[in-house]
Amino acid sequence: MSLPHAILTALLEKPSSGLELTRRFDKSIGYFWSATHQQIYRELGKLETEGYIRALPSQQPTRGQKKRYEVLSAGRAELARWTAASQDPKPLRDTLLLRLRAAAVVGTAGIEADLRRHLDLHRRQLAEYEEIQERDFPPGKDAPQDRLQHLILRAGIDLETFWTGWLTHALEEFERLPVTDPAT
Amino acid sequence: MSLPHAILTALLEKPSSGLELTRRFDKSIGYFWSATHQQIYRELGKLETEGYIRALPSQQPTRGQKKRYEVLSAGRAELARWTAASQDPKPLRDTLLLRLRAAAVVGTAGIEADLRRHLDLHRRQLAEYEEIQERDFPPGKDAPQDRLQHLILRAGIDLETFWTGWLTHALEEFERLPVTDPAT
DNA sequence: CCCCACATGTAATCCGTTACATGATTAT
DNA sequence: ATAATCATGTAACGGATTACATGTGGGG
Repeated sequence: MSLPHAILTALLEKPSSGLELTRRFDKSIGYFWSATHQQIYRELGKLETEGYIRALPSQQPTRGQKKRYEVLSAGRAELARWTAASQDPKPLRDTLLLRLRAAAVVGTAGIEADLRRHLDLHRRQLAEYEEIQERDFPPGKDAPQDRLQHLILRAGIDLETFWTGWLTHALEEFERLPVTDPAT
Repeated sequence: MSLPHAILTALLEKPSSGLELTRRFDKSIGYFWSATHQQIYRELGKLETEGYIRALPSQQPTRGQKKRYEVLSAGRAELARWTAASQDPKPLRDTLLLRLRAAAVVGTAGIEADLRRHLDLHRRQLAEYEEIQERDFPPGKDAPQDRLQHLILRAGIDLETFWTGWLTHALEEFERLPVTDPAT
């Protein structure tokens, strides 16, 4: 599974405490792999007992005390192994498409407003990505070690572009469509 | 919390047995909401005790005997409620992007082959969707009640188009990129 | 001193996955 | 008869989600 490897990656980029990791999983890595603080603490515990990471030996106390973790060589090796290993893409799972399919049977009442809301959310996300692109990857000078990061960001941009485009199209369709409510 | 509603939708489209549902979850509905037969049987049991569906009273025996289910009015109402209710989009979770991010730290060795494999898989999926489009939605005549179904199919087509495009671009980048292996 | 934000955790539950089990039907 | 296949389930496990619990430090 992927959460431990997401954490190893984040810790290699920068040794951090649990809460710092949580913050970084709200953006950056979290853009394509999200996690809550409970998941993170549990996984940090596992990774430590497995010998993949260790707490930096500055403070060792129990609760309420900041603990920094760093990746050990076994952790780096495991991450490299996982990264190179072949993995099948997971089948799509999208609630909105499922709801449209259901709406074809029980009626479209109420769903259009949510389509608009989703369009707005995806537009915001797209704008956020494009800001990052302008800030971190100004046109012209692409350091080769940043190419991978830029590539990942483009996936996010292209994906949000797809969603905004499709949702816009969907709303146009809805305007030409009668609101059906076959059941009731 | 979407599987029960996916099943209700499938059963409204056509009353089915558990295994028939499983087959239909391998295509059609399964294109955006997949499920195994174990999930389906468990959920059918729940839906029945909750009074949302019932087994058609032709055969009632125990194991090995085909059982057909149909949706009751309470089930239809619940599906309509769920369809109209506002829902937030789930944050993206993509292993491939995560692996690229990890590769930026531990080296890109081995990942290019998997990018090619994914590109191939997405191309096949795209071709499958386009076949369905040509078969079920020939250009020119769009019955209004099919508009929603076509819209959903287009989401799949556009999504696979995004993936194939992005993966192609990614592989071009890789050809210009040295294979890094900073750790070892 | 008390409250609140910070920081780390525990517990309960649900969902998805994998493996296994069992009855019925059909083909050889 | 028996093997393969169809059909319906049970059991065990693990990850994700939600709610709750506990300790620490700083500001009013």
